[in-house]
Amino acid sequence: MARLFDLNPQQLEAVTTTQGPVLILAGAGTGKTRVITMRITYLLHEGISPDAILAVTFTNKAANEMRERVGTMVERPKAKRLTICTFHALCVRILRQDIERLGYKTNFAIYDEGDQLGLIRKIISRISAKNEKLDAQLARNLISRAKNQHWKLAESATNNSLLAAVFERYQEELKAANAVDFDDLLILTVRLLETNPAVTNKWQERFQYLMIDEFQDTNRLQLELVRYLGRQHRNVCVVGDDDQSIYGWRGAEIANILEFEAHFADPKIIKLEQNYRSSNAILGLANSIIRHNPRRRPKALWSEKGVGQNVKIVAVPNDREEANYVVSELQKQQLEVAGSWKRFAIIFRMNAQSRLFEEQLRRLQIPYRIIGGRSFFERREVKDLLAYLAGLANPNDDLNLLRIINTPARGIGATTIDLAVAESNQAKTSIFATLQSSGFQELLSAKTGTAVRAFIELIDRYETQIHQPLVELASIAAALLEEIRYPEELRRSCKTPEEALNREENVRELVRTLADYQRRSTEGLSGFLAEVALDQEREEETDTDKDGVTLITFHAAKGLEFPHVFLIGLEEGILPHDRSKLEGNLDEERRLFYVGITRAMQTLTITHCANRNKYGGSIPCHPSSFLKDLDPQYVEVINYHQLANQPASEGTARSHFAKIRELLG
DNA sequence: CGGTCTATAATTTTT
DNA sequence: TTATAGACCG
Repeated sequence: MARLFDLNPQQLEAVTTTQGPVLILAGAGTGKTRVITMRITYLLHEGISPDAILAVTFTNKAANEMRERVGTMVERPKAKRLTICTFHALCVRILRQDIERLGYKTNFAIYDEGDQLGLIRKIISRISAKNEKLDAQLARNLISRAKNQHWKLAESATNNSLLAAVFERYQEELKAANAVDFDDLLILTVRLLETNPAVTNKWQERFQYLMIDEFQDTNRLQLELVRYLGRQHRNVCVVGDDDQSIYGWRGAEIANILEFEAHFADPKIIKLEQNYRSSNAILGLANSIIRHNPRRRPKALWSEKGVGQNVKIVAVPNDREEANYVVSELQKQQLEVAGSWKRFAIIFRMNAQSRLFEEQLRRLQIPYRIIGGRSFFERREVKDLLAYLAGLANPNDDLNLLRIINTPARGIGATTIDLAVAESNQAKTSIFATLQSSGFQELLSAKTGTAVRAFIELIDRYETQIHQPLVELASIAAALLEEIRYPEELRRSCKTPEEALNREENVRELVRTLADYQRRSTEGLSGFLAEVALDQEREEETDTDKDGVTLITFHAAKGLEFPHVFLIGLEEGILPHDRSKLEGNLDEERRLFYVGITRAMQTLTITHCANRNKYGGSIPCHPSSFLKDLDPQYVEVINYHQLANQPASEGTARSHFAKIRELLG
């Protein structure tokens, strides 16, 4: 453990306090990840078995990172036996063993948001009367919230009977399809532990040392899960920062970290306040803003670095000028330090704000990357193939069956499908079972009947194949795609040949992913589908080595750092957002601002507009009320008009320099 | 079924 | 302004 003396006293205490509950309040940039990984290493060094250690994160990215970093400090065989995963992956593991006690089969499918939405849409269209309307998206959100808060069906029924009916039906259909959604993973795991002491005991004995990252983001169920797992040994170490709790709207309970003592009595509380990221001007500013939140665990970040440059606050006339100013300022700074574009980030409250900045960056030919685009797995072609695979894994999964039944078109039209759905509802069987029944087939025309039988034969044949021992799933998938002439379908349905080619490549990519999966796992198709559902890697994150200015929301920026940061649109109504003010979440908005500020290492620039184009017209804007809370000692207010009146050519001249520089190599 | 038109709404999005 | 969802028609 040679590296222990690299740690500051608080970090050291956090690493070496292994027994009993521990709450590590890790401020932004205080070396949190390092502490967690060192702590795991230290536990192993103390002779704790790696099998007994569980580290839980929120994202797969965080889990992978942690695994990697521990891997550099611990011998491989030991490292491999550690459990480092997300809450949801942990739940899958627990449920795969014992979910039968709750009446599900162990090969349950996991529905992602798209699947949920599809199912809910289907249910709404089926059971709502003509005069009733219910937005599927809204229904999904309400159902999810209800599930997370342990609401009983009856309670939600008091408000909206259609919603309650949809909710009830939704749960029934999930169960019938042997499927669970993300919320169910947690709910069912907690229920399993609640009702089966033997199971609880098994896992309590297995994981004697728990570590939970980003504890401020845990919801009610996640806390309950931790309580069950940690009850026996009480070696529960949670790490987080209440000041960075920005997911309350999504069910995160900041109370979990604020009232940790209520769940695990007499914890050791350790505050990490020494920051290794930012200048003291930036930290001073951050401290001055977050101080205004009433409910928090008091702490103040400090650094051994110097004060650094003051933070610039710039008022600009309108949003176009804002983009103009920020991008030319950014270009200027880049030129001065001759660093890479990666060092810069533009952070905004709403994705819509990024557009003008994109345009401006493109105009000046500055590379950029936007974080938070569409997931690879949300693409139509990828969903199609996944639906086929899920349909083969379980033909009784109606949702996936409906997706593939006439894709590509094979003569089973809407009328036939409606009939099958109606029949299956009556007979209370799956759609696939309905299709197979001779009673149903008799209702069809000769032509349709043939099409239906061909479809059944196709599914049956491939279903048999994937269940053979030692099969190569990827080659079966490839054969299936070939047989249904999927590439032709893509070419037919795409506007341009390039698009078709691109989509085809996506499909191939998925097949390769499947092959990779089978090379490293024995879990088979349902394991693959679960992994895909739980790890919907966003595409832009795969090419991280590409240079470019980062355009990112305040939310997505949490956990990241950049030498030079621009926080844009700091206006009343944007940050804090009007909707949040309406809902009384001002504190969370302030934390969001705090998160943004603490991303910056060296320089920070904050802008706000006097006018902004919104919904067509130009409307006046006021500076965010947060700005007046900033400690003026660290602030430099820039007069934009003075800047603008300076030889307007400065920016232009700089870019000419840039060109010349480029020419010189 | 698929393309075009029109009405409507307008945060944030780890799994 | 703009994106998107549902309606509507060929």
